[in-house]
Amino acid sequence: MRSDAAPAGWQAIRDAALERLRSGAWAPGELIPNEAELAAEFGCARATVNRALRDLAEAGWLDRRRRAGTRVVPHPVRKATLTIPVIRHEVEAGGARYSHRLLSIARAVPPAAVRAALGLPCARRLLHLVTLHLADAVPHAHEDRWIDTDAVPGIDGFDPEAVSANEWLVGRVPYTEGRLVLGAEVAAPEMARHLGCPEGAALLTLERSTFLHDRAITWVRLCHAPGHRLTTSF
Amino acid sequence: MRSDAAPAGWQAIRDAALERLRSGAWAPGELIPNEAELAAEFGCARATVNRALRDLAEAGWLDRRRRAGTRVVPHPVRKATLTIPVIRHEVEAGGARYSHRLLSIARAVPPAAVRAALGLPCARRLLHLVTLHLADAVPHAHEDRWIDTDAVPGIDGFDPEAVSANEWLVGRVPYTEGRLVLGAEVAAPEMARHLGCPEGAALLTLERSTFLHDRAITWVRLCHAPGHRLTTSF
DNA sequence: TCGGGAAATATGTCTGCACATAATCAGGCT
DNA sequence: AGCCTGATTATGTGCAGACATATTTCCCGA
Repeated sequence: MRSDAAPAGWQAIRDAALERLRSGAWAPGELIPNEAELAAEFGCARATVNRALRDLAEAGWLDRRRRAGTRVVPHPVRKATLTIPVIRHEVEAGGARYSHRLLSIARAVPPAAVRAALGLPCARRLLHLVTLHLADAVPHAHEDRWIDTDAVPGIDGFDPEAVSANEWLVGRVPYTEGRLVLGAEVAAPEMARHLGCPEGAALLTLERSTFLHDRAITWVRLCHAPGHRLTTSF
Repeated sequence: MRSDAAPAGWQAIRDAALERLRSGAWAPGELIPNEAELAAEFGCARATVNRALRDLAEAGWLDRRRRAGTRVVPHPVRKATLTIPVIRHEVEAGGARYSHRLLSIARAVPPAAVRAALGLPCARRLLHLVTLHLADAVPHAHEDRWIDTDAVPGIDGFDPEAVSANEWLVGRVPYTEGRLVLGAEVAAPEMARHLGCPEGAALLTLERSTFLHDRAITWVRLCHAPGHRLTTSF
């Protein structure tokens, strides 16, 4: 009961090529026939072959270079796409009711680690928010966020009690670049109290920095409650 | 010192559209002009607009449907792509010398959790490998892997002492689907001994199941040494 | 022998056109 | 009102041809 009975068009060509890649007919590191030859073989226009091969290149199977031709990447490093969630959606998708609690709000100079992540040369004062996200009143994640309010027009209309910074910023504040760092940390006493978990539990952490044209916007660190898992398919 | 001075062609149109999205000229949830109109506005062929908008749709900005037109997605859920590393490359990219040590090899019936992840209905015996990956002789990650040897032709020629299962399987064994689960766990005594870290340290774990047409191939769980971080850009 | 520059070549992209496909809309029937 | 059906319309895809661009290759001169 597969959804694709028999893809036609460029997808059919992509699938045929994929089959050769998987079977080893086109071996890793080797050059594959050029677009014109494949177009002749499959009886279609070169543009159609181009579309198919471009898709495989995006998926990480092929390396294409002008003049040099298309070769199979030696070690097919596959890519998984991780969707960056709005926490409220993540919680609600799990069937729970979302809420959040503002733990603290202040203006301060961020620690060196945060300044480094944001590429801030000087010690400016940023808005610092600490929020706890809850799923059915059970702690879900702890959010530690620094915002450069100068980079966020309309910040005055933001009420952190009413809507979480996570949600307010997403969709409202444009950004061009971001970095995501995943790690693990041990629950310190205070964190354990907030998350309602034993001290020393292992927490999945997610740090995100976002920029608009090299201009730092915000840095956020999410500490998820123990047992939380991030899942993707590829 | 940006690499792109002024992208021309379909990328210019994509950038122009992106600017409208970011500025809010095309508001979330709204319908944007159709391809023909945009082509007229930008003075190019419809196919060129199509290419640009398709790119934005892939990036998660737009939702395009036949007849219904193209609308801005309400909550721009952005995607980060995580490249799945071959551990040796990961280590060598860090400037360290890679090596690995086979801790155990056996045939056994996997625990229920593994069977569930692989969707194995019955209790078959699989090949079980436990490997320690080292960077400059310092423990880097602990790998616990189960392989369905029936699904891997040529497994007889595999010498787990010479080359790690991680590397041998990648590039040699085709697969169509995979699942990736990220989590965190506390270092148990034995794990701490292997990784040379204190008991109770927080470890970033990565579980991967791979399939070929719904046929389970392998399940692997990597436990990274404390402090390890996974980084991506988006 | 060692550059340096010209020619060759594979992919990248654009255009204009055509038809396919899906979703919506409007009209007509019960 | 409710439902079915056919027209409409925006996107999806295909084709042929053309030119752009990046690299490699090769040949020639110093």
